[in-house]
Amino acid sequence: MAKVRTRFAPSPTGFLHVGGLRTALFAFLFARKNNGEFVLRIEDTDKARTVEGAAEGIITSLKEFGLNFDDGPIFQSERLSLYKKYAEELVSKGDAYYCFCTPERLDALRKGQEAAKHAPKYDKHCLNLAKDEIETRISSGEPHVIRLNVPAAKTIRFTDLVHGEISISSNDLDDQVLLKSDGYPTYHLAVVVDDHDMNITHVIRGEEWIPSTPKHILLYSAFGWESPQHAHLPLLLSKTKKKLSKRDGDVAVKDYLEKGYLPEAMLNFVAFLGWNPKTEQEVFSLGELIEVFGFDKVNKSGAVFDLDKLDWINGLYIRKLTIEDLFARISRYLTEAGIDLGKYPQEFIFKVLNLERERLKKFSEIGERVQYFFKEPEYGPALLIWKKGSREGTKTSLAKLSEYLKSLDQSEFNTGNLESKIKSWIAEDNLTTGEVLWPLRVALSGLAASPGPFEIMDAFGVLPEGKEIILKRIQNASNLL
RNA sequence: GGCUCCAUCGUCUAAUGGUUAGGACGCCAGGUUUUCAUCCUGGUAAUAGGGGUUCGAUUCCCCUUGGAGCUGCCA
Repeated sequence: MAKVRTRFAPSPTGFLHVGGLRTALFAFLFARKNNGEFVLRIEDTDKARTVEGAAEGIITSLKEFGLNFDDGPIFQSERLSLYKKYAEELVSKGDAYYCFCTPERLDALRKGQEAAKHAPKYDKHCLNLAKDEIETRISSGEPHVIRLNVPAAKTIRFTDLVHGEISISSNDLDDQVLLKSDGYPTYHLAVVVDDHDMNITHVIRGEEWIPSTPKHILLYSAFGWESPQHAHLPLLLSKTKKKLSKRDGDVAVKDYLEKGYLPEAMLNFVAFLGWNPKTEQEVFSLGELIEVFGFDKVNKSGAVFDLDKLDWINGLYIRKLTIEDLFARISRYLTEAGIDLGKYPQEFIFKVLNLERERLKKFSEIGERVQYFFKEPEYGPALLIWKKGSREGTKTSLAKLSEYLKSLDQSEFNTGNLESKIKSWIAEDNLTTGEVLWPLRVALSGLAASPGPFEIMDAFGVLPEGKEIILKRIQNASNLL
């Protein structure tokens, strides 16, 4: 049994797409699971669509996810002579032929067929050109391509690892261009030559390739090569159930990473699109995924890319991070929000992060959320009054509270027992927790929803001027009333 | 239009001939709480339709319907 080799073969036309990430992940998992190798190949055979720097971007993204390849990247544009050689070999065997038809002729042909409600297909116009005519036309520099000579009325079958038996009649196949007039191969030639040349045992790609797989099968047999196994993955769909594309908003993984989705969370999420472990476990590390992955657990039908679930799982991962790790990953978002981290003790930042992390779905939300720790909040007086409280009551309880807090030493604020102290003080003074705690919390955060007042005070407590800040904010609140 | 693939809650999915059709996200309600979030409890919600095969179909077969993909000298 040959060593398992899978590959991820994106074309460098843009950033790595979430669908590409899923495909790469599955190819990676299958290789690792079988102690095989994972290869990266860049399919840059379309000069017009190739984007400068895209290949590097894709490689960077793959590395950020820990999807390390064992071989490559191999660039198809550097292997042009190989494809030409093989295309010519096919011509000499009669499995392919030169074609000199102009784009105009092809266009007219296609239009005519469409008008007649026929499937557009090349009419083999150039199939039987005389050998010397071909030679003269080529040597005179006439543009030409090499086309696959699809045999008539043959049923082509292959067994897909996820879909099972698939068969198509060769009558429905077009005489596909193999080598373009610019000397570059088309996908169809390049993929077959390379997968063979690189000893790829399992071709793992999106379902959109099913219709062209029979052409590839034909090529393998024309070359006399053994075909690799195929696994066509279900498509990733937008909410409208269409194939996910750039039009559907964010599809570049880079954008998700930018917003503060964790690579681990994205991988975990994307793994469950079209695959599941058949257990109720939902959280998997990359290593665990390798353990349990298999094509027998891959679904046939497309999967909608559901942001709600991504948010949920990302939040889960954020809550599981150690505080040091969280800080390391999130600090740039804090800085971007204008917070000068150098001005604050690390302990303070850690406490702030610990308080807000459980409300976070993604890192990019942090700046907005923690502002009140770094500058005095602005809010209206109405917010200060608890739903069961009154303006006067709020004012007096704030005043009493202020007096009480003044009596405490700065060191009391982060001992962890401020809560029980204040609560017993509230009880002694015949106040209710709501009419004290609500305005206190609002005075500190300026928000209708925030962490509790004790937690906020606990964080401020590590600052030398913590007590001052707290009293100042209570005073500000009082002034509003 | 032709070809191919697909079809369980709104979404991701489990159940490969016998289950009250299970879980997760979302949503709703309750609990905890000064609020939000977290957390816990509960609820809502699905086998597209019709024929077969079978003692018995989500499951196997056929048809219909629906959806999607492909149909380029793009990948």
